[in-house]
Amino acid sequence: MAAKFSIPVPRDFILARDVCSYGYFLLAPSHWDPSTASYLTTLDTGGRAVTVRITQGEATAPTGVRELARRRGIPLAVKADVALGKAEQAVVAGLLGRMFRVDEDHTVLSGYHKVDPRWKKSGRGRLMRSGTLFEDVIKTVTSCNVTWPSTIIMNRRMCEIVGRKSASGLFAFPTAARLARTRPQKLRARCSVGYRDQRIIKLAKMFAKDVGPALPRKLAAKGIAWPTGKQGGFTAWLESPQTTDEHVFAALMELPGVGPYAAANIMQLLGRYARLPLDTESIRHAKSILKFTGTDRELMKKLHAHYEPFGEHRFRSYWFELWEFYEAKRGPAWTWERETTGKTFTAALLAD
DNA sequence: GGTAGACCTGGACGC
DNA sequence: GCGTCCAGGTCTACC
Repeated sequence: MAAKFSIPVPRDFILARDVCSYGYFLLAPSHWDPSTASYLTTLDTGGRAVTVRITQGEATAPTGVRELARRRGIPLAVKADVALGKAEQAVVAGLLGRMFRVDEDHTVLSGYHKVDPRWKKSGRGRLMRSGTLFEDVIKTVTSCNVTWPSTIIMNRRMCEIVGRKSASGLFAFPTAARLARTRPQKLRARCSVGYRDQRIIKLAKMFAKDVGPALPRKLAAKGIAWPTGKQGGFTAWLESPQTTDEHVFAALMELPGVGPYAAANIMQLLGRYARLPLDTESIRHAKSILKFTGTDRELMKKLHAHYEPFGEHRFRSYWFELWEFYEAKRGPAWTWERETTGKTFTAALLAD
């Protein structure tokens, strides 16, 4: 028998707005269904894969922004494709809670809207992410040095080739342990990850053992130490509010396949929004929307200066400027189909 | 510390 | 259908 349960959300939470807020909602195993305003995903609960459908209020397409707003704060209805015990249900709720950032309640977002009132009316502020930090790291690595359609393919194939299959016949994102056991040749040949094969497996081994990379002497001299070897707890260390942004960034930069862009992006996925993951898309934004001029280096400086006033929330302001542009081009994000609209997000296709 | 070139894949384009 | 070119961030070697 299928399991049904509900998850409480902050009073300003709107599923359609807060899920369709970052590109990862278009990547497997995520599947947003615009016709029913429901979010479908498959989660690896540790021993098996469970497919869940999440709705908020009516399982119908929102007729507009006002109708969407009426769903605000309604607890999420979760329907799983199999019966769940209490412990497994708690795992599912925990993974979904991380994805939807339910820890960021209205007080957090009202603080943000004071700094940047442009998004107060729409209530934008939350950014969808994955159920685990490991999945966020791999998704970030698969978004580097490729166009968006290739990122979609890599994530879909990693789910299908390495992930667990649910009773519904859908695939979860592979756990670190499963990816750690995969041969690089298989990843490259069947998941189209290219030269990222070894890097992904190295990352998987680190996260499976929950240890960080070897600590370079330079960083040790600065007093930056993260859990390595038998100490464990690398993920918890990264997610701990006690760990400074500077130390988290330095640690992430030591991960294989992670450079300045990826490290800054993983930081926002960790809920640390002060750093900007600037890339070629940022350059396009600077030129076409902000009307900045100059060399790429100069544009980067201007971008940093532009977002400086938003302080600890810099990334949110940067991202929602981009998102507003995408929605102006493609319509509200909660109307996007993964297989059609969702594939069109590349700098070249979005250029004026 | 800064820079050049290699790393791969999928898509666009020309023939 | 084939070949060529291009986009994309990280890594390594070199100055």
